[in-house]
Formats: sequence, structure tokens, C-alpha cells
Amino acid sequence: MATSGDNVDEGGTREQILAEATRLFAVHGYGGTSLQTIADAVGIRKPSLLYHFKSKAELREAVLDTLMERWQEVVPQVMRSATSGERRFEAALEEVLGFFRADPARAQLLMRELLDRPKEFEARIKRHLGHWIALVMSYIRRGQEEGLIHAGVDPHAYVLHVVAMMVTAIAASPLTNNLLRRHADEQDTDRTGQEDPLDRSLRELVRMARHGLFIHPER
Amino acid sequence: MATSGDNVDEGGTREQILAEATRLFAVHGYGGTSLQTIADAVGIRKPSLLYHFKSKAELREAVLDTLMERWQEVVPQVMRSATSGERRFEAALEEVLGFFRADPARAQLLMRELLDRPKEFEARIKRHLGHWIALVMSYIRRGQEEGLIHAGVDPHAYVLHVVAMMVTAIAASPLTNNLLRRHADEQDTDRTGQEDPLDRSLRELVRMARHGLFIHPER
DNA sequence: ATTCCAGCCTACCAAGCGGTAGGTAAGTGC
DNA sequence: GCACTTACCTACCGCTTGGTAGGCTGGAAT
Repeated sequence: MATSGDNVDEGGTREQILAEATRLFAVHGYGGTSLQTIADAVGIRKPSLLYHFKSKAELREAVLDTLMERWQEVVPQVMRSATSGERRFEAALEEVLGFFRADPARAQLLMRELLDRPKEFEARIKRHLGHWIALVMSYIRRGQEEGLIHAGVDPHAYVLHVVAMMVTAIAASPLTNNLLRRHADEQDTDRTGQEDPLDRSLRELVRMARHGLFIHPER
Repeated sequence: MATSGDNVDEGGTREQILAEATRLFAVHGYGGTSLQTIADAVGIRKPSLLYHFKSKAELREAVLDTLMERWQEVVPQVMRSATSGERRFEAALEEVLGFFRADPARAQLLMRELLDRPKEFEARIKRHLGHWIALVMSYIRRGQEEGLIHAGVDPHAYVLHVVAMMVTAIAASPLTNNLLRRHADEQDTDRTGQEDPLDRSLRELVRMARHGLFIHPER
């Protein structure tokens, strides 16, 4: 465990395991990833892996906890964006998108947990997102009272849809990329000859979120 | 295999297998469902199941093909809704939502395929949805030319987001239900004392889709 | 009457799974 | 020098998995 190990990189075996497990769980799912596969990816034997994590389930917990930790680190920045000036909403939205774009495995992991363990997922959401969601909701309600936001908006349902959209858009980006690319088209949209399909997808997402919320979305 | 078999219901063993497999694949995923479990659910032995479907992979194909068949049966009605009068867009949207609400397993199944086999999923999407998506896109473009629809809308990205939203909203409904329910609240929203959270969620979804598209969404 | 075959069964297999037992080499503290 | 810990290893276990081999049964066709 010397600072410069006997191999090449070495960044702490435990951290390496977490990284590989995150990646593999995201791509193949928890049930679809064997401890053997993870151990191979790290370059150790299976029992060595079980030395660091007592069971596969514990490894999954650790992976999700790490993900949520990273999220909690970002929340303050999101809040800061959300309370500085006028474009609070959009800034916060971009911040959240940035979190998932930084590692799309996060989005895939969340979608898989939603499908595989809905009850546990719900608990985790409430624990780590409840506070943040409530804040955005109160912001929306204030906007409604001030006449800036459509009265017809259901704040809670709206927030959930927008969050779900962001996660889905990132998790589905390999597919969206291909679907949007072949329509590179007749150079009619803008000036950029070719734009990243994910950028295009997320731009439209933000536009939809804005128009769904504000009475005067242009500005 | 008489019309009224020796047991109780009997609706064709093959069809029963497909039904149970669809349900179980949706809940636990393809890899998370063993042939044994499916056989138990149907009430036969595993080799009998493999008599009807040569392999597990073939069973999955059959399940997805059946799902897509059902979808193809609905498409004409969606089109009919989409070409009758003014509220084309919303009618088509409700029709699609109805398809998934009729059996939420459909939505879960699609999300799982998206995550587990993105390439095959993309091919299937192109084959079965390509035509329909292109039609909606051309409708949007016409609306833009007529000044009814925001010029800023990216038709393709918009359609993909809305479809993804619908599927996600249905697939995540068990979670959404609980999250939205506890806010039964202070009777301030409407007149209905208690509304189905899924209805509420989908109403907001449709509202978002409408405001994201039309320049004058109210009417 | 016999043949055939669909539809189901029991019995079995190799491979892979998560996890355990127990050992070893390299440090670390006293 | 010795006890102890950390981090890894080989070897193995019980169990489940998808899939196969082959046998039984009852109804339809010849």
C-alpha cells in the first residue's frame, strides 16, 4: 500500500473496487455483475474483494452511499446558484445536469435502483433529495404568488418530472445520440455545422422545463 | 388443450408463459428472473417451458415482440386521434398514455431493455416507432410554420423527451404515488378531496408537454 | 390396431454464483 | 524477537442457473 505501488497507478484498492463496481453495476446491473467480474476489473482475486466488502450487498450499499455523498457535495453549489439573482432556476438545473454529465453511470445506476428496489430507492430519495425538492417547490409557489409562474403548475409533480427527465435523458444518451445524429440535416437550425446530440437534447429539455414553468419564458 | 381444460382457467399454455414472463421480467428484470420461477408461476416444470420456447433468449424475444404487436395495434387509433380536429396533439398523447397505463409492465420492460440492451433497443425503436415519431415531428414543424408552435422547439428532441417522460412516469408510478400522496395537503389545490397521484402526475406531464410546445397553450 | 406426435414429465449435467476456510508475506509496535 | 494486523492468495463448498436426454400419456390420423 505504498504511495507508489508495485504496479502502475494504484489509487487505493477499496476506491478502485468502488469505481469499477459503480461502472459495472451501471452497465450490467447489480444482478448482472458477478464479484468475479469486478475482481478481474480491479486486478485482484474474488476473496480479496470480499475482504474489503463483507458481501455483495454491502458493496452495493457502499456504491450508492458514495454516489449520494458526491451528490451532497454538489447540493450547496446548486443552492448557491439557486439564490443568486434572477436565473436561479436555470442555473440550478444546469448544476444538476452537470452532476450527472460528469459521470453518466450515476444516472444509469439510479434508474436501475428505481426499477430493481423501488422501496429502498424511495427511502433514499426522501433522505437525500427531500430537502432540496421541498426548497424548489417553495420557490415555485412563491413564483406563482408573484405571477411569474403559471398558476396551473403542480409544483411537486413538476419537480419530479423535471428531475426524472434529466436522469432519463443522461441515462438514455447513448440511444438519443444515435437517434438525433442522423438528422444532421440541411444546416437549417443554427450556425454550428454539427452539434453534440446530448447538448441538443439537454438544451431542449431546459427549454421545455422553462416553458412549462414561466409565464414569460423568453428573456 | 381442450377449450375448458382439466384445471381452472387455462388460456393456452404458451400465452400463459408469455403473460407471466412479461410480468416477471418487468418486476425483476430478464437476468433476475429464472426459468424455474416462470415455470412455477405458470404451474408447469421448467423443461415444459423450454418445450414452448427453445431458450430463455427466445422467450425474451417473444415477450418483446408481443409487446410491440400490441403497440402496433394501438398506433392506428393514435393516428386517428391525431388527425381529427384541433386537439390532435393532446388526444394522441392521451392514447399513448392509455397504452402504458393499461399495463404498466410495458413501461418497466422498455426501461429495462433500454438499460440492458441499448443497441437492440435502439433498433426496435427505429423499427416500431420511427414512422410515428417522424409523423409527429412533421406535425410540429407545420405548427411552427403556422406560428402556433414555439420556433425554439427542437422537434426531434422534443418528441423523444415527451415519450421518455411518459414511459418513465408510468414505470416510476409506484414511487411517484407515495411521494405525491403525503402532500394531500390543505385542500388548497382543487375541489377533489383526494386525487389519484398517477392522474395528478400525468396531468402535470401533459400540461408541461403542452406549454413546451404551443405559443397559446390555454384554450 | 397401430402409428404418430404434441405436451408434459423426471433425472441429470456443466458452469457459474456468492461466500468460507485457512494460509502466507509484508509491515508495525513493543 | 515476537505478537499482531493488513492485504492478499488458493482451494473449496453448497446452491442455482440454463439447457439436455429420454420416458410417459392421451388423442388424432392412417
